[in-house]
Amino acid sequence: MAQRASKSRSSASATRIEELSNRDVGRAPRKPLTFHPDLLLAKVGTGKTTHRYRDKHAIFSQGDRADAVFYIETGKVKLTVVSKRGKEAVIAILQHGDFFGEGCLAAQPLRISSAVAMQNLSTTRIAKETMVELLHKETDFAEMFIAYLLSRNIRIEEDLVDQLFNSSEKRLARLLLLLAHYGKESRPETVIPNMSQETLAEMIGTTRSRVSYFMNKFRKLGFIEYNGSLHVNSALLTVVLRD
Amino acid sequence: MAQRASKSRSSASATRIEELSNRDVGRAPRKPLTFHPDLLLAKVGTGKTTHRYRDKHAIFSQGDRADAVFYIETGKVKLTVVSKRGKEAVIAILQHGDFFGEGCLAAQPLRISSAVAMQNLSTTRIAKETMVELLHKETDFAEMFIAYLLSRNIRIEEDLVDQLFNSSEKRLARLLLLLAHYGKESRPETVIPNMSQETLAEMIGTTRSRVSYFMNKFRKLGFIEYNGSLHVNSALLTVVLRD
DNA sequence: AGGAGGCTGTGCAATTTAGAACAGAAAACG
DNA sequence: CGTTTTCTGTTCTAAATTGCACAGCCTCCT
Repeated sequence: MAQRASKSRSSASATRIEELSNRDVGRAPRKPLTFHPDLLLAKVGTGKTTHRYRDKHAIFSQGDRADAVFYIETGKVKLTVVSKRGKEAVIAILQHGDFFGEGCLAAQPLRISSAVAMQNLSTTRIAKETMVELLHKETDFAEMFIAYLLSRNIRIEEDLVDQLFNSSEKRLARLLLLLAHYGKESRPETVIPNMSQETLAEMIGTTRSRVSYFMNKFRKLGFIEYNGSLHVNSALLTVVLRD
Repeated sequence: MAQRASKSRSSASATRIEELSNRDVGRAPRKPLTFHPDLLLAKVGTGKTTHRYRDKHAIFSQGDRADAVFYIETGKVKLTVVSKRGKEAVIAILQHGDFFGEGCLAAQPLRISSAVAMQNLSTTRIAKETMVELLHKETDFAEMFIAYLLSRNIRIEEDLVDQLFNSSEKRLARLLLLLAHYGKESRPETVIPNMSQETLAEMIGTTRSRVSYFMNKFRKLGFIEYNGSLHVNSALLTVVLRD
């Protein structure tokens, strides 16, 4: 938690490495990378295909052979892992501008997680070989991808720290706030898309009954409202911030 | 856990993207990247300096201005985060071939974690600007860095899943096994360097007394031996694997 | 209308965990 | 060598968490 607030992944489409570049050095300032990944992908010729999936449809499953990377155009993707005992955990929820399945680039022969469409989803599928070529030949693309990997890294690290430090109540509060700011119109109060208590539980590593309990607690305190759709009040922050 | 065994980061020095490259496609096979990061770094002229630190010395601290990336030549580094309530968590223990402080490339103005030398440590410090230049101009370097980021990603993700799924007993068992295979002479039984129960506790997000309790339990069961140095028996795997 | 199935609100017993405390062992240090 | 300091073994209580169970609502479907 602690530094949760700091750097919220900005999973935006426009990515830039080096925001503070030409500040303190007497070096030719490089132009910041403000391009859109979409534009770069557009340049790719073969080895790139568009795929659409309906809500709840699987893009790939844990254990599948891994030979492609995906890029999200529209919609959302849920990455999950199943434990030996059948428990399920949600590793990430991704959206426009995010990649997934990139583990195969690191010589992972099989998928370690499952990817499921959360809304009607449109992806660009890039064959592994194509992706490697791309990264090799297109400097801009490689830089953008590095920026993406760094942001993912930071986010996963934050999630890990959250797990290490915080109680399930705080983790739930943090999660709701993150989900709320998701669309990043970043108003204090926002609506959260369809997301069952079960899924929420799997994201913070606890049980559904626990989530239900805290959701009601938050509701009674006026931090959230729901009866179908879910509104998150920024006052929920107090839960995260309190010692 | 579940897939813990699968892909243990191979934090080796020689990194290669694309292990299975020229397998199933009628495309000119690219030569696999088997080079050593050290060699690439050697080519860098200015903006690169060598720094040595003694055991327990800080390389940087949470909150410091972040303007450089580090590469580990020899020794180990412990990355930690402190919570509001003063609790400490260990995010990672890194060694030769690993980078750290790379968050600054993603426009993180401040360090989100502290880095402390664990043994006598030798690092190559690369100014942020230099690193950005490097990534831009040296394709090989960029590829190597991508491979590194991917492997880190995978490892952090595994750690997160471990936290989400497993009890502290299993997490400790997994941690010990990972640490044991660290030196990667990967014999079933290995010695673990100096690591207090306190540190172990901070790595798996529990209390020292809990660690002490399980360490003794494991010892009684013959899974580990210690009296200064710590030997891990591969039989400890049964703890991780059992339902 | 009449299920079937998914989601939610609740309660409760069994476990796990946190946290603090204290003594002994070992290591560091002057 | 004596003395801090650090690390470890152990115990105990309060608190958090799991796992389960069941009832009430929905929505979807036939």
